[in-house]
Amino acid sequence: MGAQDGRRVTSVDVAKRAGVSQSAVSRAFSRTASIAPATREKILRAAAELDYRPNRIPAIMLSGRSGMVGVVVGGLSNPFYASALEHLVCSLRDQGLQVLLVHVDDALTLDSALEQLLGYRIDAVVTALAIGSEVVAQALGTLRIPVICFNSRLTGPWISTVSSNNRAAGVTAAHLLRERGVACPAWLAGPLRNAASVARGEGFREGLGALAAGLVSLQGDDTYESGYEAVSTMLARGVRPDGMFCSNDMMACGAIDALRDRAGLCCPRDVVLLGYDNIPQGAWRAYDLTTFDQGVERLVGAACALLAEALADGAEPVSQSLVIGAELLERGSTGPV
Amino acid sequence: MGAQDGRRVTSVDVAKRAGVSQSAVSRAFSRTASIAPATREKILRAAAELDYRPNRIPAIMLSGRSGMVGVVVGGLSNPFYASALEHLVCSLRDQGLQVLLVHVDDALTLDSALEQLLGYRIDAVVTALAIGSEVVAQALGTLRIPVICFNSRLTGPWISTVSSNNRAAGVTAAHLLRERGVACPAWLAGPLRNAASVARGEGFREGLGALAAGLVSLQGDDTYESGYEAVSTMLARGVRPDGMFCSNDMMACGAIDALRDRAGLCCPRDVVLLGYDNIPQGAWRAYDLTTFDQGVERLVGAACALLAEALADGAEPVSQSLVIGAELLERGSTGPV
DNA sequence: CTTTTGATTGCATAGCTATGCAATCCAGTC
DNA sequence: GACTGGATTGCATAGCTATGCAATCAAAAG
Repeated sequence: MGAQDGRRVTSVDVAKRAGVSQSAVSRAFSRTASIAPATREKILRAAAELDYRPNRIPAIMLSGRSGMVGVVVGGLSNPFYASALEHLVCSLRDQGLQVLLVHVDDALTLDSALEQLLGYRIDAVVTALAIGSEVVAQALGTLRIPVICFNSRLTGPWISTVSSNNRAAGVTAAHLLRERGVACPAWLAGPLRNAASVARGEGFREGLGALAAGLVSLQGDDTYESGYEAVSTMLARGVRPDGMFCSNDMMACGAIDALRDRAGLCCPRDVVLLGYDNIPQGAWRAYDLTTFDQGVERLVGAACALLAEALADGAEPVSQSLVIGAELLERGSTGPV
Repeated sequence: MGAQDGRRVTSVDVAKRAGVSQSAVSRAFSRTASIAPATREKILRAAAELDYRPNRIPAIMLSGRSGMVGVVVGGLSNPFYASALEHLVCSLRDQGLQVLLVHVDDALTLDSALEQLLGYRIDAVVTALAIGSEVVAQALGTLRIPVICFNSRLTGPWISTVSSNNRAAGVTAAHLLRERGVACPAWLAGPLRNAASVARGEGFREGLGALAAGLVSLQGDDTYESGYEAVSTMLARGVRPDGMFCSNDMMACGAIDALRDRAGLCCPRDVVLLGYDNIPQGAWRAYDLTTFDQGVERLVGAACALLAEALADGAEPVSQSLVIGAELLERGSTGPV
């Protein structure tokens, strides 16, 4: 076995043992290089005996490419983001890219975290942050590497975005409520800095048409608790909507629970309610939540395609925006299908 | 600004502009090195003008340490793991360690994924996999780097584990049910390969004492659906327990929904029920689930402490096992406190 | 047998920073 | 003014692999 002394096993060690040059070892582990099958086998055998593993670090120095992508997440407590991350990690691995993960609470953390990551010469950044300040855009722009954002309205020469068709979904939600005969609609918004939420609200208002005049607007922050709170407060003030669109599923679940707990209201009997994201919990029997499925696979697939394009040799700074249609997924909370 | 031609800005470029040597630039960015304040400032200014960022890659080659930790996850759809990951990423960053994330479906993926990661010279591996085969242990053992496992019974010269006090919690759960006067207890187990689940079951059985004779044993796979299914099947067979311990919260939620849907049974009125993990959804009003809080912060903190120790200079291969006590968190599903 | 061709292999080098060591410089001391 | 000591700086090098180029070799063609 290798590591007789403390030193790591290098390609030179393998070369010695196999009786070839160091370059031959390198070629034995390369898919493209030209090498005789017999030689390769001999080398691989020697490598196995020494427990040698090719070291990618020098290759990074030479090529300037690390094969690593910085992935910036916040709020993994939302199962939608957790799922998106899971898919993303798998897709990137299939492209031969590794994920350098960063968790971010605020813009400050982001700055220092990116600074750190850049030291590792990451090839790109993918972010699912629901953050969209100019400051962030600027920070991301100066990296001079491709940046892919989910559901963001950031723009810049290196920044591409993949978004759900938030506005159209909002319209669809409104139409569904009108079909169900809703007279007094409500809208439970996410935080203002969340561009996706804003777009959903705009679409919803637009789709409501005349009904928009009496729209009840509630403010949440994308968490279950905020949905529960907002609806509780509303009910306490005596407001009783009969239809409700929630900017995400977490808040929708909170809303359903508040409606039941605080006023004995049921979905869909008393309130026709729907959310957004299609988190697993929405399908749980206690909620049976109608929602919009963003199609995580398509979303992530699109992001990876953009990434591959942006990382192609000799590519210019790319800036694209893809919109992926979200699909209405009708369940019990909006009534029998 | 930098990057006049395609080349990246290097410390040599900064040195030229600041009129110093390359080593001075290196020292300006080092916390420990000796350098005159005026010189450092001059260099930092030049660096800022050129948009220079220190490159960690050569340092990795020299030191053999990358400052990256491979984190292996599976099943991020369980919010408990998502939360653990979030905490872990933050704690590691506070230690100056980066996270190279891998998602694993099966043992096969694990092997190839680890092979990949090793090329990046990761300093250690942290895994929250509920996988514990000998094969995996062997694979992890040959890496010759510290490995930290959560809730696993893997052992080996390089492997340390941090576990929740699963067995004791099982006993506590049993005692709680007996206090509540449960006559016919049930146990909803996770997959057999999940060592934590097995330990919880053993403790539960032990704590039940005489009651263990009539124990109803159900088999799930840690998902909501499996909990729902298992309980539905049980009810269909006419079995009606009045107390239930579920190996995790996801299954517990499924069990609660099945009890209500399929037999109109409520917790705690008809069934005294508790889970494990303290996922956010357990606190949702629809479930109000009594559970064991593993203390993610403490768990992750302990793991990071072990890691720091294992990565200390000149450390021998460490193999420790820490057990963190889980705390019973009583909510409505086991009756009024 | 000679020449040509293609395949395989080895040599030498680039890539960028951290650090030991030696050189230099400055201030303080006698 | 000479000397000591400490602080600062520069020089030179190690660290490991991928790859262009030249050399070599074997086989096929003439």
